[in-house]
Amino acid sequence: MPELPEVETIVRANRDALVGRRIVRFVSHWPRQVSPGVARVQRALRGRTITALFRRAKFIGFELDDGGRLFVHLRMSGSFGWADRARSAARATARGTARAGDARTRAAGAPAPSASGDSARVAGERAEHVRAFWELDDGRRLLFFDARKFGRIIFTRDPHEVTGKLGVEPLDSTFTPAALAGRLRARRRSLKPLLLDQAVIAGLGNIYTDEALHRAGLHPLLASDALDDHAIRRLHGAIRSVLREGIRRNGTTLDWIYPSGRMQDYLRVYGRTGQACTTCGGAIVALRVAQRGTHICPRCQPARPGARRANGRAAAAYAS
DNA sequence: TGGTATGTTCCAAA
DNA sequence: TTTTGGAACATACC
Repeated sequence: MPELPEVETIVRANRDALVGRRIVRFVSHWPRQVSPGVARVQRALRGRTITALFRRAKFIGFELDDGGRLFVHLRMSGSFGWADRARSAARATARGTARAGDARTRAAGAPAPSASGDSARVAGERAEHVRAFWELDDGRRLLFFDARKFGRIIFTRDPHEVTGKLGVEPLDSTFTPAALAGRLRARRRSLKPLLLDQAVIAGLGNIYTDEALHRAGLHPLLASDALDDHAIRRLHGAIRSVLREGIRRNGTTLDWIYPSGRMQDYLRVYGRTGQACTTCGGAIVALRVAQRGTHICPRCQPARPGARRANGRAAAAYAS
């Protein structure tokens, strides 16, 4: 589920439990997602104390006391949970967000169990989807769930290797309308794939891109170098406001994986095909853009920029 | 059964 | 050279 707001939520929810703790051991059940290899990562992490937990784009970063860095990317289905190793039927909570009674699983302390009939869910996660865990000096285990195995666990002594090619943080003070204009006009690409490009703006994903474009009244297929200053200012404001709202609501919860926040109740286009646009009342339409499901209001997001509503609410005149 | 999925990367083609 | 399309990764749900 993870885009910038979800990753930020996870970092905030787990920071207190991780910073200051020493890593006793690291175990992986899916070596392919660990680089530069499980054995080397195990050696690098053993005995190290976590001095900070941070987010860069969609990466979760662990700063270690010897200067090393561990990055975790959740990709499509990754999430964190907790288990106490001492318990055979440990209580585990997703992302460290307490959800009493939500789930108990013995597998939390014994990852990747065979199908023992224990299908208990850990706040939406299943015990057999624990792909790795970090055991800490307080006896607790940070669990890495990842049903689809797309996630990545990367240790490096040079963070630039991982984050060096990432674009601007959209909530950073350096992300100004002028900065956005420079990035949009330096290329001639459709708006949506450009916004999804992590080397341009780091942290937007499919949901928040659709939402930002709708809030800005811009069609996802508009050419990036065709926006006037006014449109760019709208887009800049829309990106920041939708990301901030996502963080404020603790992220978006969708489908069978990753219980999170309540942002899904406030999405205006994503996943709302056929439903009424909250702005104009017209029907939300699904498109395919850059191989991604895309949701727009055709009335609020005209394909030709010049046809856009003159003010923020003119289109409402067409409703009902 | 087939289509779709919150992400990224690589390669081919335009 | 830049941009786009398609496939791949691997699994689960509807």
